[in-house]
Amino acid sequence: MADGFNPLERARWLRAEIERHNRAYYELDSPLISDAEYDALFRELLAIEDADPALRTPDSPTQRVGGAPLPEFSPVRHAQPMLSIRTETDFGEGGALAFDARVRRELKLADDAPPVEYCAELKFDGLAMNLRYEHGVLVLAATRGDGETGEDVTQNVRTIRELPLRLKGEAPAVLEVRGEVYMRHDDFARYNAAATERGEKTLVNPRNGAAGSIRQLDPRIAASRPLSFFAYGLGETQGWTLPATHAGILDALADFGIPVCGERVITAGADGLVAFHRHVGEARATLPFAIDGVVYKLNSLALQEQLGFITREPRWAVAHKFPAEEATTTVLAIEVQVGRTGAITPVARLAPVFVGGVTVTNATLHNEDEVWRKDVRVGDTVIVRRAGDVIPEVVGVVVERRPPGAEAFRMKDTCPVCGAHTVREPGEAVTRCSGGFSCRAQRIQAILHFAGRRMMDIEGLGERYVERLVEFDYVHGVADLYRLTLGDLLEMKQRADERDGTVPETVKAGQTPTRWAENLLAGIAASRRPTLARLLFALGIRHVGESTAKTLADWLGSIERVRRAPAPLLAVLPDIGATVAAAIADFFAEERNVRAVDELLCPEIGVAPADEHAPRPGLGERLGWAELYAVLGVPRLTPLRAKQLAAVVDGATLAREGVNEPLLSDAGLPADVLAALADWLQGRGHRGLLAAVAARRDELLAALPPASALLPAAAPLDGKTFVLTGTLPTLTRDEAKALIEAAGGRVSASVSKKSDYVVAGAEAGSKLERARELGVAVIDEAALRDLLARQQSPQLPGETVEQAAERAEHS
DNA sequence: GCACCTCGAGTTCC
DNA sequence: CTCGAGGTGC
Repeated sequence: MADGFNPLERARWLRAEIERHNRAYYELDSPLISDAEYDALFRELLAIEDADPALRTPDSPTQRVGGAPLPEFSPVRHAQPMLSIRTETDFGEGGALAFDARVRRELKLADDAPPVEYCAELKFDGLAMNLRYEHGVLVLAATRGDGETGEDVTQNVRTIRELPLRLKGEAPAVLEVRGEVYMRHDDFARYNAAATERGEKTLVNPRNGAAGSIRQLDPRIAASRPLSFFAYGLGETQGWTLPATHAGILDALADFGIPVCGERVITAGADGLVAFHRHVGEARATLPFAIDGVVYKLNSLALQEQLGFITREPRWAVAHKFPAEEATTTVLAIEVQVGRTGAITPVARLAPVFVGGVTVTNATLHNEDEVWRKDVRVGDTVIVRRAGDVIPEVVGVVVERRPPGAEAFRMKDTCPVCGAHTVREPGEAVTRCSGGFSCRAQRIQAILHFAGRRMMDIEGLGERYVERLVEFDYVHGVADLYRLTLGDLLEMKQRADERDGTVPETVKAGQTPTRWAENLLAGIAASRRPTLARLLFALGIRHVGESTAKTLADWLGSIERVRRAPAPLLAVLPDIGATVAAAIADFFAEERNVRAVDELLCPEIGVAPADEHAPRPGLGERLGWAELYAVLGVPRLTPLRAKQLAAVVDGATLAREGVNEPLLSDAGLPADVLAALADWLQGRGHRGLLAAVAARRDELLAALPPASALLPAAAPLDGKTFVLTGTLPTLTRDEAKALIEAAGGRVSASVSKKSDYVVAGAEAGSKLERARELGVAVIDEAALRDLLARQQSPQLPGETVEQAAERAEHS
């Protein structure tokens, strides 16, 4: 080039310059150049990159304003799950004191040990985000989602100007930054003023503004919204030596150019936490952004590791919120709603009131006792807040302002929808409609539940359509959904429009709108292959939610086995006790339910779980002495007592020795139970016990088709010793242990030469190092699952050994 | 037998 | 998010 102009060099210089000005603008709050000059630099860079797209880099500031709108966000699995944080329930000083006390107890500190060091920060009210930098370049931004899987919103997050697209300084190979996207009060006000001027919709509050902007499919809209970001932690890192403390991490992030809130302290003991909470509470109104509390974290990472996690919440951190904003309004009416289980819930209709950032018009009153406790009456002036800043809640009544003659609420003794009488079981808080499936409200709710996102996930089937389908009798049970035709839907729509007296625009124009109906039919058709767990959850069996449905699917593997399993066998599964087991067995004993399930599964309708498999090995073994004792039918021998009995004596010994005091004294069983047991044994002869147990066991197992599939093909991990360390992505330590043991393996606490595998998860510590020293194989959760899955391939009914092996390959 | 934790169910608003 | 209820460990 004759004039020595090198576009590559120039582009590089422009990028650095633009980022420098960005930082000056946001971090130092002191722009070095005018907006016009900034724009000129920006446009020059755009021009160079447009002329030669090869010069465009992912970290270029021009990439902040992304290209075309996305059709939808793609799911992203987090390298490390995004955990939630426990919230202290006491809004006052007690919250800080309780946390400190818990930490000291867990760390086993003596009362006179020095105070523990904490890092205390603000809890920003925004949208949690995971930013992934690889070799210093922002490559992925994902929402939290369910903690395991979020959505890829990189395009929108790139538009946040104060976020570096490239890190300053020496960046590690991988650095995931956890933080909050939020909107400042002044930016929010300025944006709304401008939006009003343009005649556009305004944002309701900064929080929804931030969340809504990030969820825009068109990144140009997100770019127009003034968003900010604060980091508060880490996700996965590679090639980086972690600082020793949480405060150190925040400092390091700030050095990389990531925005970190300066309002944070390192402090010692409960006193420091209380002081910070009070200080921030006083300063809250003057902060330029919204917070809903403060967060305390144990500062030392080593101590954090020592405390670990309870399920998905760290034991070493806690959120301490401020009391929610309250407002007063009046109760216009108290109405009742009927849920899918028939539960009748009173709801207060309120005069609209703006509280906690939104206008509230309804608030649940939960149940009869709750209304009675708070003594809420129609016409009352009540204090309302958004519990946890989300769900509206009636805090209390201003009794002085009660209008004369206001009457106390009384639950009606008939269902408001179907007129059936209502019942309240003794000891239960809820009142239920006894109408069951003949109550329209319950049918509608049951179908809505079936279609829900975590169940069959039928797109396009919302409350409106379900109500109409049921009302006009096109759908009676869930199976009818799959029989709907285009004609049915159009006819229904026409009848609904006629009744409501509405005439859609398209009909006026002489057209027949079919698009929505086609979409709905496509949604229904697409739901025919749910996972077994989703199908079980969708059926709406009492006490069977998402988690229990997963347990059933996991252990029994097929809908046939679930529906044929006797209650005592179900009760053997983890977290399923007598009540839940009975609810499941009762459901499948009910004629109507049997028919409904048969219908769904029949070839004509063709719903079929996509992931049926053999039962988990170890199911038979779970039927131990405790379970078998419990189902013998000995009077007064409850499951709990059966367990106590099993702890001191197995069936063979009991049959041989009979009920003798020295043998059973350790069980701690009441005399009447022992007497009943002795009586029972008397009746059958002691030998009868073994026979009865064996028969019962066979009977339970034989109920499941086919019996052979229940027995593990081989214990795949027989004799292998495992050590668990760190937090696994999906399994808790106990689950991993159970899986390994069910497959014949052993789990030990420390690594030695005899260990076969160390299963390492996130934040693995010294055990991992020791494994490396000793040359013990280190595997992750996925590899563990492979080990468990690969070698076990029991056959499904009608399947050859080869087919089973092939299936195992694919799963 | 009690304390603790988890799960299920119902609900709000955008 | 809250409440109640079921399950389990101490």
